[in-house]
Amino acid sequence: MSTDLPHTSGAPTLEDVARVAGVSRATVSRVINGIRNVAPDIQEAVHRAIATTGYVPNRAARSLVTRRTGAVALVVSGAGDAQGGEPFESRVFADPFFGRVASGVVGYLRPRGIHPVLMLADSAQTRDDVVSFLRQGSADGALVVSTHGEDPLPKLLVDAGLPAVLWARPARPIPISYVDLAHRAGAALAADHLVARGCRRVATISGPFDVPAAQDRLSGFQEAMAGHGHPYVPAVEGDFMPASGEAGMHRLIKEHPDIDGVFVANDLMAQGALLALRDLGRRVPEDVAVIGFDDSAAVTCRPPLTTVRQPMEDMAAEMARLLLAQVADPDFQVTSVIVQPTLVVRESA
Amino acid sequence: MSTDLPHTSGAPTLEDVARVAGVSRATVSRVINGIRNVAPDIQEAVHRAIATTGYVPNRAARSLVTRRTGAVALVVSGAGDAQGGEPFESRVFADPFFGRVASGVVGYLRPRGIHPVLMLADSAQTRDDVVSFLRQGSADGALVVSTHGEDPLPKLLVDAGLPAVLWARPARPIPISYVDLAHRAGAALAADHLVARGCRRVATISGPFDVPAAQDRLSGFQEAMAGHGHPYVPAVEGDFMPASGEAGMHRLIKEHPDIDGVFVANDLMAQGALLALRDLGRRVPEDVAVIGFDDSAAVTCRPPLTTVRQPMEDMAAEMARLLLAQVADPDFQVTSVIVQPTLVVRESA
DNA sequence: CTGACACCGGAGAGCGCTCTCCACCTCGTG
DNA sequence: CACGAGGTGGAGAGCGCTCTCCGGTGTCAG
Repeated sequence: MSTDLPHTSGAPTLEDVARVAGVSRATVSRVINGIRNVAPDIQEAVHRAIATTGYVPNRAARSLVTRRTGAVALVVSGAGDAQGGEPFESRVFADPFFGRVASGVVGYLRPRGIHPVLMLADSAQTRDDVVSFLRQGSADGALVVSTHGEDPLPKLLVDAGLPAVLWARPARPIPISYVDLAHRAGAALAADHLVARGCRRVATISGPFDVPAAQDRLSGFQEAMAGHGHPYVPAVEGDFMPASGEAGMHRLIKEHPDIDGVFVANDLMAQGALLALRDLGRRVPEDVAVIGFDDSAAVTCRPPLTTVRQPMEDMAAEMARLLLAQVADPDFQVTSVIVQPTLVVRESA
Repeated sequence: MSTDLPHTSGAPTLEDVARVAGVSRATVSRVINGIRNVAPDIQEAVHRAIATTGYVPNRAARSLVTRRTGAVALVVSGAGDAQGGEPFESRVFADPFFGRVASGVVGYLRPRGIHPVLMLADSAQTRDDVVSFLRQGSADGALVVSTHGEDPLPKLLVDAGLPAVLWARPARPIPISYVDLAHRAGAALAADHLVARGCRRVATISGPFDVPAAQDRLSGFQEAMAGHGHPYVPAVEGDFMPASGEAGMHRLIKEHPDIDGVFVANDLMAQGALLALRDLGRRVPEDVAVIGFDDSAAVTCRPPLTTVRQPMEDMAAEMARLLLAQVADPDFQVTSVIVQPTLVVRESA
């Protein structure tokens, strides 16, 4: 019946549904939100009315009164000018790291009806944008992945009293929740395995020194090796990209031709290192054993990479969980979750 | 002065700013939105008041009346149950393809203050979620990347009258804007290059036949080769993943040992093919020339891959541009943009 | 000097929703 | 039989903003 349809143009509103169902706006709202009891027959009538009108609640109107949006910002923060050329967004999204984090976040948020809003913060301006975005009430909180330790964004968020959870421990301690990996323990796993394999001349290719995780992996590895009676471990610094792993490996072999085991601080660099080793005619793992970190690109390597697995998806999901808890309860305590890595043995070591 | 501060708890509102500036709410709104002239001294006063109160407009309230959100949905659509095991989100985000599209979208949207909301649609339920999301007014439109041709989402969007732009031409024609690559022309570029190089026994590894782009690349290549006097081109089907490229290459060489040139329908598979060739002891490009497609993983290959470049970032930006135009003007005509690929010659061919 | 007109600020009506009251209507109990 | 407790629906007040009117003022031509 055409009289049942809303006569105002545009989308049907609560009012329209109420009229069709012959109840008040408040009752429809109650049925939709499942708050308080509503008589079964009235519920039924309301549901029918919703179906016939094709009603969908207006998110803006709802947000206006609930002060909740059902969205969280997923922000990748870092320095935009780090390496000229490519814009920040290209570098970020090309990294499988981001993909796995996004995957974990989405996996957790999706069943809960929350949507992540992608944001990049690579300058003072864009960092302020993130803060504004949250203050505007465009999102309920932020999941922040920083690409380097000294990122000022976390502090801005804390100072503004905005719910936020970080990926990885911030360089200087601030009261903010985060999820991180036990990097040192992971590096030790690699050291143990290399030693158990019988490697006697072991080296490492580390990540950039200004990244806390890279430092931890390096020092954790060195310490563990020291514990095994190898106080000196040659190390070269990479930038977590494949090319630097390749270059690093060449340098290592040149300076220490008798190396028989290498711990590389991430899989991408390990991939490069494997390439270098092949070019140099060294067999893996017979001549040189290689262990990566992350388990992100390990299976596409030749030979498949033995690596320290970082359960990024789970960690990202945990971030999301912490954030939602914080949004739901403003007094929720600052929490840090440290996840244990595992060693995945494949063929390279 | 404490009397200047808003006495209501919570964030300052327009009303607070107005009181501090000694003007009306409407005037503050005008200053903020730059609509209509406002006397310079009053503008000044308002700006000062905004600064002292720390005012940030509430997005929900604004959306409620403007019916605009400043957000668009970036949805990746496909079949969730395609290959058991890994959840859809993992596969999607692990693909460099997604990263580059996201990068292009963000690059265009960011300077315009629009934010993309990440959504996955891999089932009837989640497709409806996307439609609801837009109908709720949570986003102004959708950028849709489908992983296969028969995706029902585009039609749902069109039927609901929602602004949307597709990545790639839909399998069956529906009135919706899209951005696509001239796949056949790209494949022809590869064919021309292979022939010009002197390859005489050429084969191809294609993408999955149910993906229109894969079909186009295959038939475009076959046609171009026919034009060069090679009516028969051996072809094996892959799934756009590295492993299938490797397997495909093995099969090709086994069935046609004298092959001296291969066109692989994407770089990921080409990467696998290169691995296979190396294992089989064939030199690239001396024994077998290899050309990829996309220019996504080309530089990390050994040897660096000659490939047909698909300017994904530009294409994604174009999608965003079309979407915003459509959002701004509902009568905006359905438009399809076809982008021309280019051949990037490196070492593999 | 007056009327016309452009210009600019204020008042106020919503946008669509939630949620607090409040009224009513059962029951159960003394 | 009366009365309070508990459950259930409606009325209405906003949430913070935009935008349409409206009215006051300044300017200039007639």
